[in-house]
Amino acid sequence: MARTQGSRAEITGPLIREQALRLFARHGYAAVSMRQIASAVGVQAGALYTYTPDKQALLADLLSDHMTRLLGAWQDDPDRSPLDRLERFVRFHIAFSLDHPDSVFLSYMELRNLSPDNHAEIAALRRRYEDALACILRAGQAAGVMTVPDIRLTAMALIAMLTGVTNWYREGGRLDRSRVADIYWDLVKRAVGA
Amino acid sequence: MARTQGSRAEITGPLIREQALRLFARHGYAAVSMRQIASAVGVQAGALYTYTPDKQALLADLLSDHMTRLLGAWQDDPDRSPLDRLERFVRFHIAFSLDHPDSVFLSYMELRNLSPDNHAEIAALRRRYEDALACILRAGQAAGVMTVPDIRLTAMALIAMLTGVTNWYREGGRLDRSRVADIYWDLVKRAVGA
DNA sequence: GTCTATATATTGATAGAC
DNA sequence: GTCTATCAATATATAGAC
Repeated sequence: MARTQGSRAEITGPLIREQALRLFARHGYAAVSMRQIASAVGVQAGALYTYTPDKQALLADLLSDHMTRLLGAWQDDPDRSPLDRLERFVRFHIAFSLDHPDSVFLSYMELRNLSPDNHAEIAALRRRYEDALACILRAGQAAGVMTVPDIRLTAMALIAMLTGVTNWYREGGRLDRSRVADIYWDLVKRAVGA
Repeated sequence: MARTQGSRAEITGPLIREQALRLFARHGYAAVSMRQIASAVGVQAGALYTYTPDKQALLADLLSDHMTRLLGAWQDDPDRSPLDRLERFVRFHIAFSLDHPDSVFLSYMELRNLSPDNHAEIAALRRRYEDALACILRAGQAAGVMTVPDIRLTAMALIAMLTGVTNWYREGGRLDRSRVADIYWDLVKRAVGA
């Protein structure tokens, strides 16, 4: 198929998603216009509709992709000790959150702007991620190396605590990533009575 | 002064703030129009501008009031033991958050939509609240009843964890408020090595 | 695939009657 | 204090040229 003049499909698609993510995270979904996204990409507004049926689908795709990548990146190993698994979860969650701060922010900021169907899909993925942590806590409790009064609440509490790192962490600040992870792991370890 | 026909200033003002808070929290600041707010209040859009110079000032007032009320409601007592003070902080923060879920949600969701001046004001109030907790942790550390590797990080981590309760708590659910507070206090107590 | 041009709706905010 | 009417700007989305 002949190349159309000015066509750059290979890079425009990803670029739209990248810029939309950045702008949505910074200003909020409703506050960002399709023209702003197009301008950041370097095309006209009409060109966006070659890649997405509408604005809402663009948001839904970004959130869905984030949760899918998050779940795909987490590799648990039930053969390790519960404490080992928990430490790996803590360090993984912090690293992933700091690597994708815009996605993390968007993923629990803009759920309300999703249609019911899209919302249900994202909520289910989120729940699966909580389950991954709950599973470790349950194993630790069973093995007698953790004391967790309520598995479900503790899983949500710990995830909220760890995700909060994106609110204040700045590259080149007082603490580097590995030191931050050490401190969070220290807090988590004791919180679960280990 | 004579009463103007249809005038209900005593209730319209508070009602505007109440409905704006509810709508902003539910759909996001940018997604809510002045007409929607007016409609929820039961007046026409033009009438709102008797009470606020513009939409941005309405948001800034809501956030500023929330932080001021939060700081005003928290009563520390340096004469008590650090552990007592920490327990009171935990229970206070959970109760206040569950009493004002919309304000809590808005307060760390819509900071980005504030003008620089308004943003600086709210951020300073927020910092004062973190200081209130940091102060307790420092006292506990000094008294040897807590082990806190990093006071500032721990204060932010604990507040993030506690605030997260608004994301999942539902009245009439599996756990009641006092049981929820008990569990969070258990987590916090151990996290700080007490 | 991208552009220009445009249809259609909605926005924040203001003016003036009552 | 509230209403109606309205302005000017901006929104999403589409049609058709290239």
